Order: sequence, then C-alpha cells, then structure tokens
Amino acid sequence: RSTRGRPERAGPSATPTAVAVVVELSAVIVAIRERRPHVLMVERDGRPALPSGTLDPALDRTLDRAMARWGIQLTGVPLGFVEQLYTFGDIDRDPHAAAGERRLSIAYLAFVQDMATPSDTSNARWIDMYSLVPWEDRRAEVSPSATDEIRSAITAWYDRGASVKEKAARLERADLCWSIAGAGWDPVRSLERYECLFEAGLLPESGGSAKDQEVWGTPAALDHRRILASALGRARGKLTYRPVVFELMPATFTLFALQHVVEALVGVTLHKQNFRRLVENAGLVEGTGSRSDDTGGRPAELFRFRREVLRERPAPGMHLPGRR
Amino acid sequence: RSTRGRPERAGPSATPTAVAVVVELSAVIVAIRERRPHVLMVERDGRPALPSGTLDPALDRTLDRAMARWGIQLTGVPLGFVEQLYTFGDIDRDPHAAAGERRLSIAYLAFVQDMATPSDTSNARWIDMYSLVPWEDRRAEVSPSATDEIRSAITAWYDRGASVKEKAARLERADLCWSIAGAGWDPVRSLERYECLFEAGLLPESGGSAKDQEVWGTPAALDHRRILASALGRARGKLTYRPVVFELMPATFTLFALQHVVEALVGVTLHKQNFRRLVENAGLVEGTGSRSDDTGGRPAELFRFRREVLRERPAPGMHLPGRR
DNA sequence: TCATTTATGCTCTATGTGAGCAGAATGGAA
DNA sequence: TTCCATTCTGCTCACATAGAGCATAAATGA
Repeated sequence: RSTRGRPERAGPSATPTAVAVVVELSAVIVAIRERRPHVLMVERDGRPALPSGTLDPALDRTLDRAMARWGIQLTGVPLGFVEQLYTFGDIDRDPHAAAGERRLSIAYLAFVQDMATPSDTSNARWIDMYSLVPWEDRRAEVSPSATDEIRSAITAWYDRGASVKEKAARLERADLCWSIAGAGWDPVRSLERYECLFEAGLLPESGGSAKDQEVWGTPAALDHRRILASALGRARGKLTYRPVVFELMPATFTLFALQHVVEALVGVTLHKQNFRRLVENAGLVEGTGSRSDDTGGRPAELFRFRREVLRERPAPGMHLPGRR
Repeated sequence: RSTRGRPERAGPSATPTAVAVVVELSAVIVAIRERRPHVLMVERDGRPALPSGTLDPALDRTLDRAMARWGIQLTGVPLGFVEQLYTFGDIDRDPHAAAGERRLSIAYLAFVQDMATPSDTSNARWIDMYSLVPWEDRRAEVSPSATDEIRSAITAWYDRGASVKEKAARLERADLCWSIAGAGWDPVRSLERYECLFEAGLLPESGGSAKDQEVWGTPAALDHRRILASALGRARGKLTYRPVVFELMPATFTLFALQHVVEALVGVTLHKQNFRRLVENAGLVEGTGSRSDDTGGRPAELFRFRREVLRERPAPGMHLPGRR
C-alpha cells in the first residue's frame, strides 16, 4: 500500500514486520450481589476467564459502541457505566499465542445492576470477585490471618533483595501496597498490589505454588487477574469523584443498602452515620416519601439518586475514609 | 491456525474478517516552558501531529517498555512519569486509512523536564498546548471574550436541539463542561469539553469553519486534538492524588516556580499563600538550606520533592481549588 | 533613604471529617 | 402488654483543612 505522507521517522518500529497483531475486547462487567462484587466470567482451559472476542474492524464505528452492543449480548440488559480501562499487550500474556503473534486486549469496565442475568446463549456466570483477589477485601468478614500471611511473604521477598538499592525499592513498594509501616491501606492501589505479588513470585501466574486459595485466591486464565485488579482499582477511584455507584443500585434504595454496595466495592467498612451525612449533605441522594420495612429493625426511608448533583458540583462522589 | 480452546461464543465478532487492523503508539510528551505546557509534535499534512509509529510486535516485551524506549529516542532523555492513556479506535479517526482498514492508536502520556530538547534526528518540536486548545487556559492572561464566544456558541447549539429531551441533555452537558449555570469550572473535564465542541460542530474536525484561532485553537492532524484533550484531563486529575508534578520540575525549585507549573498545567491561578501551606503542610516538599535570588524581590528558598511522602500518605497531591 | 517587588508568616472563618452518644421506630419474646 | 433486640436517624464535639486576606521580611534599584 502507498505511504500516504506518514512520517518516515522511526517509531517503535520503522518497518512493520510480518508478525500478526490480533486485537480483542475484554469485558469486566461488575455487579454487586449479596454484599460482594461479582464479575461476569466464562470458562477457559478450566479456569475462569473474562469474556473476550476479537474485534471486527468493519462492524462498529467506535470501540465504546462495540462494547455497549456486546455487553447487551452478554448480559441481556444495557450496561450502566462503561469505560475503557486499559490495553494489555505484554508479549507473554497469552502463552497459547503462536510464535511472534501479538495479542492485544482492550479491556473495558462496566457496571450493571444485580438483576442482570447472563443470557442463556452465553455460558457466562457471575463469579465472586474476591474469590480471585481475596486480599482486596478488608472488611472484617475475612480472616485477618490471611493478611498476615501475605505480609510475611512480602517481607520475605524484601529480605531476598540482592542489593541495598533493590531492597530499598522493594521496601517502598511493599509499604505503598501493603502498608507495612505507616501509609495506611489505599483501596485504589489494587493493581499495584497484584503486580507486587506477581513480581514477588507469590502467584501461580508467576511461578508461585498455588497454596491456600483463601489467601492467594483462585487463579484465572492468562493475565485476567491482572485485568481484574486493574478494574477494581479504577472502579474504586472513580467512585470517589463520580456518582457511578448508582449504576449498581436499583432506582430506590435505603442508605444502608447504598453503604453496603460501596463497602463491597471498596472492600472496607464505613462509619454508618458519617456515610449518611456525607451522601445526604453532598446532595447525592434525596428521600422519596416511602420506606422499606425489611430491615429487621426500624424501617428505613427509601432514597433515590439526585441527578442534579452533576450540575451542582464538579466532582461528586463517595469520599473514601483515609484517602488524602 | 488452530482453535486452541477459545470460546466459540460470539464476541464483538465471531468470525474475524479480512479487514486489517493496524496498531500504532501515540505519545503525548509534556513539558512546561515559560509557564505554559508544551507538547512534542511533528508535522503531518501541514498540521501539528503527535509522534506515532506502528508497533513492532516482536520487539518490545511490554507496551510500556516500547513507549519508554521510544520516548528516549524522541526526546534524548528518559521520560519521567509515563502512563498509558487510552486506545483510540473510531473507524473514521483516520480518513486516509484504506477502505475497511482499522487504525488503532494506543496513546501514552509522559512528563519530562523542560530541559529535554528533541534530538536532531527527529523533526519534532515543542508546541504550546494551549495554542491547540486555548479554552483550557483560564488564567487571566487569556482574553475572557474568547470564553464568551464559546459560551454563546454552545448556547446556540443548545437552542438548536430538536426535542425537549435532546435540549435537556444538551443543557446538562453544556453546564457540566462550561459551567453555564452553577457547577463551577472543572479543569479535569477537558476531554468532555473537546467532545462537546466537536459534537456541536464548532471545530474544523467536525465540519465547523476555522474562524478565530485565538478562540477555537489550531487544528491538529486527525483526532490528535482529542487525544491531547484526553491527556490534559488525565494529567490534571493525576496531579491531585499523585505527586507527578515533580517529574516536570528540576531537582530543586522555589515554591512559586512549583506553583507556576501547577497553574500552567491546570489552567487556573491559585492563592499563593495557601499553595505554600498546602505543599509544605502535606509533606510534599522540604526546604534545602539554599536560596534562589533571581526572583526580583526577596530571595526565595529552594525546595526539593520529599519522596518519603509516598510512604506517609496514600494519595499525596495538589488539591485543586473548587474540586469537590 | 525609600519605593517596589517578591517571599513568607499568621489569623479568621467556614466547612468537612472521624468518632461516638442517644433517641425513634419497628418486630419478636416473655 | 411489657420488654428487648435491632436498626434507623438526629445530633454533638474535637479536629483538620480550605479560602481569603493582612502584615512583615528581605532583596533591588532610584
């Protein structure tokens, strides 16, 4: 084909080689069910895998549109919040790939309400997200001994550092991810945490022994756990400055239900009264007159999302606890 | 080739067609010079264009690595902060593309210090970012009449809305982007603003007349202004919760110099005393003993980045003015 | 010496956040 | 019916942070 005035200067490669590039879309579709985030996954080589399919260059005008259409196909309902996440392109991300073939995966993150059930034609199922990355759930329910086991494994990794410089780098990283010393847990750093475990050789993906799945989680196909960790971090971050939680909620809800959804996604527990104050005060919700009486105690008022908040404040969201 | 156990279920396309997918990297390399953000650009069809090159699938192990290597090639110095931005894949993003050919561009954002000068071999030059998207600079220097012109054009676009529903949607969007009513200017929404102008048909990219470049900016090649707007928004957002500004600074600097860099990037002016208080108080910087006397008035103390802050606080950054 | 310029310290107020106490409204047990 | 467990909801107090501005310090040049 002709050179149509492209810059002849060297890019990553001046001369395209014969190596094939295959581009696919991957979807991380999230819903909350029973106070736990779930992801829509299929099975692949006996492991849970994200739904993915090769991109048809001719079909959809934009990638976002392709994702939206495909999302409906997968779940049977329109996706709520949809956002492109990241394009994964490590050469070794797919060991099945033919020699020299490069598989790029454009990952998308999407939220749907719990009600969405996979269509019969797709063999996708909802998988508990924290069964894959259990360390991301810091609510009391989880055994704290798991955290201890990870901590000591990370400390051991630090000790194995070859040079002083390497040790320092590992220490900073361990601290950032796992708050060994001061810092405090940052829910948003889930990708960094996954990569830390990966590089420390603690996960099956990087040659670690499988060990206790309560601690190290169920491995997924290929690099899909990395994609998942990335999605979780993005979702958590987004929550803090955009009112995306409501894409996971029904039209009306109690404030405690809303809190449970936030807690499930962020993986920490929140102060109930302060949470109320925050969301009411910030104008994120407004009371409907009606109330729900399946709470067990005093009935709770039902609220709805206040869409006007978008026009009132530049960055409306759920302020996470110690994030500053 | 064999079907290696891939899911036979329909993705975006069950049957890959013969249409070619070409993947390239695009780099948005940012530096601050004379209180204005600059981007490294080449020329293409007589317009400024982002440096881009086709990805060699065989060469670099990871995309990030490819970008890092290529960045050195372009600028002659190692890139500071590097982050994958977005993968652009609209079918009409490259009108030059052969029929049915799909060009994907994986865009990266990177910061370098001002000192970096393009190597002689590359024909890249530093372009003032705000010459391309002038509306993003809200510091007093710019004529406020430009904002007025944009506002009235946007209002006209709103008025042209066909249905009541469409008008409502346009109003909300206009408000979000341009703070016609309450909201307040959100520096982070630069992509949304570009897309608003694009869809309102006000830019040459979407059929608008070129008009006054002081107001509507210099058009760039293809969709590169969109990529730029996206990069600007990302950079601004990142600033607020990660100490990435320092990748744009020399090793030591005065607090006012730091403030100027932040202001340049964010496009708004800040309160000097409060800015000092913020960065000192947050532990982002520490004073070196020495002082700079080229300030014009009283000499200013030189500060340096306090790297330890990473371990002390989960999300250290520059709190933007009205962002909440 | 004095005006000008920039840097820096400090105050005052409004608002937001973390933590907890206490009363209100339900259902179920005694 | 009374009492209790449970949950919802209102409120307070201490403390941190943000926005705005005043005042002083330390340089330069007329």
